[in-house]
Amino acid sequence: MSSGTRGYHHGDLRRALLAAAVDGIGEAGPATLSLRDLARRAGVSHAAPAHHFGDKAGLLTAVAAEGFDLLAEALRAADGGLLELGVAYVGFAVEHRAHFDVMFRPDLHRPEDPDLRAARERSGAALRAGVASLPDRRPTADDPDGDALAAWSIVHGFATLWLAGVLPQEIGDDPRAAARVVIHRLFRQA
Amino acid sequence: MSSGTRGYHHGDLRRALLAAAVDGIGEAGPATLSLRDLARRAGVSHAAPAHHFGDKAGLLTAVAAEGFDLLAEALRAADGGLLELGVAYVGFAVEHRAHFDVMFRPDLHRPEDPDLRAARERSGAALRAGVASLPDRRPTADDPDGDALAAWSIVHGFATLWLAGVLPQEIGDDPRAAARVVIHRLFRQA
DNA sequence: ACCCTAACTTGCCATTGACAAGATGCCGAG
DNA sequence: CTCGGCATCTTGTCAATGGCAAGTTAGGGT
Repeated sequence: MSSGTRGYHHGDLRRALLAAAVDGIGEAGPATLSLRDLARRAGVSHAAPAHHFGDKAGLLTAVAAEGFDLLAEALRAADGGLLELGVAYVGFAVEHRAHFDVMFRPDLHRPEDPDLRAARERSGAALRAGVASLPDRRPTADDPDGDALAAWSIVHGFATLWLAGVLPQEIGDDPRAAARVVIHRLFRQA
Repeated sequence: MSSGTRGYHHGDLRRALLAAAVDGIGEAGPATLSLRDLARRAGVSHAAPAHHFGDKAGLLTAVAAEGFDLLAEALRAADGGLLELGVAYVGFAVEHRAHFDVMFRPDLHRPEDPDLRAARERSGAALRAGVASLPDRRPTADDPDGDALAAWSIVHGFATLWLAGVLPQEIGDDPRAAARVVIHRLFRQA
């Protein structure tokens, strides 16, 4: 079964639905996402999605898990110290807005889902690994993960504010460049 | 200011609906909020909310505007420099989670609504005022609002991550204390 | 060849958001 | 004091949605 959507069996419905969900969320946000609309886009009946994901929360849980894996990959690919790690985080949020919009909303999915937990842990590990590899890291024995938490907070906050559209226009239209300036303030003491 | 809210049959439906909405969002998030359920809680017919808010987005726009005003008030009441300003931001997010959950989600409301814009600008001004009043502010002439942006990002990110429930348990259960530690890293170079 | 189970379907129901048209009651004009 | 105006609220309705139940199909393992 290649990608042909013909026949009683779709062949790769799960993947097709996930892709359609990402498209739909990107177009109008997660709030207005409709399982029936996804089914229409995939050319299947309105109840087909339930078989693969159970319900809407199940679908969004899968989207979130996929997002955390994509994020882990983006963080691992980042090269250039903490600064570029943070830039990669912001870049991921902007380029994969649909995933990002779901990943941190426990009311939209099932935060305790095992697959989601594992994927979330993978991206958390990638973040901590990037922070730990910093050569000029400050010795703060009392709170070893404080650096990671502060870095995570500032890049997550900047990404969220950027996506929310509440930042002043003067900041420009390049999220990575803007993020670089902001992140720089976190450790300009070095 | 938006409109005289003296009531006839109910007394003050608009305010009652807003309060019910905040309760409902606090219980199950904004996604599952139902205008009909709010109407039931307020003891009015299912179509009554539409008269005051137009539609669901209108209701959430009002909630967001109320949130930005509460935030501005909380920021103005904060005393103790940038650190406590940030702590107040996080405290607001945790204590007014329902408002906070709506304020930065443009897909849930009408970001261009005049009342919302005004309220948002008031809280933005309160934030900038707090940052500007810092005695030990660094002279960074090239980007005068960079400090405010970095501070906003780190506290907003921390608050969002806290509410999303993705922070490790070791962080404890006191968001203000945890925020204080994180924010401290932003300007420990002093 | 056969079954048997996952994959997908049709059918159904309660709930919801939105709209239209009617009822209610406070207010001010005269 | 009366009466019309009008914001407030109600009833009625419709299409769309999520989720459940029961039936149908096909493809792989034995």
